[in-house]
Amino acid sequence: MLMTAALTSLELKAKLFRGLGDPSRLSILETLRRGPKTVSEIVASTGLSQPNASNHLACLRDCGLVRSEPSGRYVSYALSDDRVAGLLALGEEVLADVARGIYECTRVDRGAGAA
Amino acid sequence: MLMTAALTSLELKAKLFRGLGDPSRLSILETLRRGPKTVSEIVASTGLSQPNASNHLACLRDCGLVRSEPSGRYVSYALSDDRVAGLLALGEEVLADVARGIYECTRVDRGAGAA
DNA sequence: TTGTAATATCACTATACAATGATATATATG
DNA sequence: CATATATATCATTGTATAGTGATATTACAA
Repeated sequence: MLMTAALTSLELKAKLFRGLGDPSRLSILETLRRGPKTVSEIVASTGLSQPNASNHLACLRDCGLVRSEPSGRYVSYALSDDRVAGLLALGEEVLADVARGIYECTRVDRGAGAA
Repeated sequence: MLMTAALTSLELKAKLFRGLGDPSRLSILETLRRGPKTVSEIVASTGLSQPNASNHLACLRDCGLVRSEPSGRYVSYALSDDRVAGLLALGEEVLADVARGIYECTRVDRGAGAA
């Protein structure tokens, strides 16, 4: 994806799912599912380093999956929409049936061009 | 992700969404949403190269998002579950509201550690 | 069997991107 | 103002992985 030009609809959708496709970001989103949290609360709850959490939060916010609200020297983050939680829930449902397949999926680690 | 050990639940879920997080794979899934297709039909419909499509299909199949059925020298692929289409549809809904945010999200291209 | 079409795998390259440590910015408090 | 705390950005590195072209495999046909 060169991304210097406009994004196609497919690229947009891929980017949305990619926002959900990282364990650290999922960890943040799962935490936020229980309610809004400040960055430091998120750091404590996820175990991510502060810069790493901040970067992932910036990505999630820029992508519209969470929104942020400054309050004093804290910044509170929350899921931007109930349907984000819906995506997580539906993903869990699908996962319940295909978990074994994904578990055994080693291709993802060797790259799409690999064996 | 080192992946030599067992995958955590978060890693599993991330892998599921990552399967949905690539334009080429989404293109394949959208095509399959209109019904089962052989590899060559998928190649024709998506414009992907044959090896590239085959690799993505193998990944999607191993991850449980599609299933394959050989018939002669053709192999027919189909969505493995209605909820996979559900994820795509829900993603579209969310996208409808956050599209502008994702469109402007340049962070994803510069890496989580970048500005 | 020889050839041809359909699909899968291989070897390689280039790039996207997650993580880290150091540092900058901003808001408070004494 | 000076200091501390909360958050964001910078610069860098390592790795995952998407894409390609060549080749292997499998099934069918003549």
